Amino acid sequence: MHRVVVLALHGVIPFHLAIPFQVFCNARGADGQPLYDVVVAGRRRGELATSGGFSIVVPHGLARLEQADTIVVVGSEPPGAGVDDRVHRALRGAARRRVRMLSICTGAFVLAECGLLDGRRATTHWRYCELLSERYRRVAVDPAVLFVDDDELLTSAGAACGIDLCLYVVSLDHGAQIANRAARTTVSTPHRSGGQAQFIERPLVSVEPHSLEATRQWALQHLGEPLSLDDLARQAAVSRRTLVRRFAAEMGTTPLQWLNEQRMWVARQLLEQTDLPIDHVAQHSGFGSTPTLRFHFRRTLGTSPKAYRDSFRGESHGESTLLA
DNA sequence: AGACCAGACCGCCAAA
DNA sequence: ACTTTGGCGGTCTGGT
Repeated sequence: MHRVVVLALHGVIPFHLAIPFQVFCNARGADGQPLYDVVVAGRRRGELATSGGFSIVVPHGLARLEQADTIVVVGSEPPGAGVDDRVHRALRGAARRRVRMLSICTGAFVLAECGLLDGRRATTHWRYCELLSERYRRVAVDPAVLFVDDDELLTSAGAACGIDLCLYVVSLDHGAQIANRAARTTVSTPHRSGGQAQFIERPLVSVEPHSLEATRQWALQHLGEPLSLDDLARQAAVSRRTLVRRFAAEMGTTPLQWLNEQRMWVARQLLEQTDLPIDHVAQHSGFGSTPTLRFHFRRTLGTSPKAYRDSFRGESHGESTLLA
């Protein structure tokens, strides 16, 4: 089983600590078996102060990181608290073994402090982006996204984005369907991808009369057909310009980005669950052609549709293929 | 793999 | 006076 070790340091934020457990423990195979073994480790075993003014008892020390397939560094207050030489060595050792590492919120400061983000793209909570980039000049901080996937180093913004990132990782390992199911169990949305803006000006669940919800539903039902801005604008009974603006305000994306994201979900599920030829998948998902489908797979998942399908066939659930 | 071109995106301004 | 919308056009993107 894939071993996830959650690293909690002094001042750990309890909410963030719960996230990887909630998501990875709810990721179950078709037979209901857990797919991840999740444990928490600290700088040493025993009592650990949280940012909430109470302490927890951590069952493992840093040695546990040596057995990890994935390490999740959760946020602490203040950012980067609790990093010392031992943490440094443990994380750098894991990095040398190319262990996959995730950070949630200010967890990015821990990775940066260990030099693991040098020359890489990364993100953190919007409030701390400036500080992260000032303190670690060699890190390319992107303040505008929910999470960043830079090979085996994945960093996420505020807490909710940590959920998105963990779900994304589940989808890399085990496909869209299992990630969707885990999302449903945790009662969160599986449809937020990394590229979205951290700021969404309107509330996430909008009940305002000029919400585009109906238009999005309509688009989802016609996803297999070519959909232009004009089509969507007509459906929403507004101009193209207004449609684009509303999309930005409500969703933090543009119409085309959103469409492509939805199409990716359809395509992934079709590849996972059916034997439809690739060009049929391209048609059904609305990408229209195989080259376009391939282009989007390459860009968002770094794989090809065929490799993606292959990695979900047979016994070996293929991180190897996906993350190579 | 690269170039080309339609269409998407977005800043700006005027109108409602 | 202030907010929201739509149109124009320059630039960028992504599909072929």
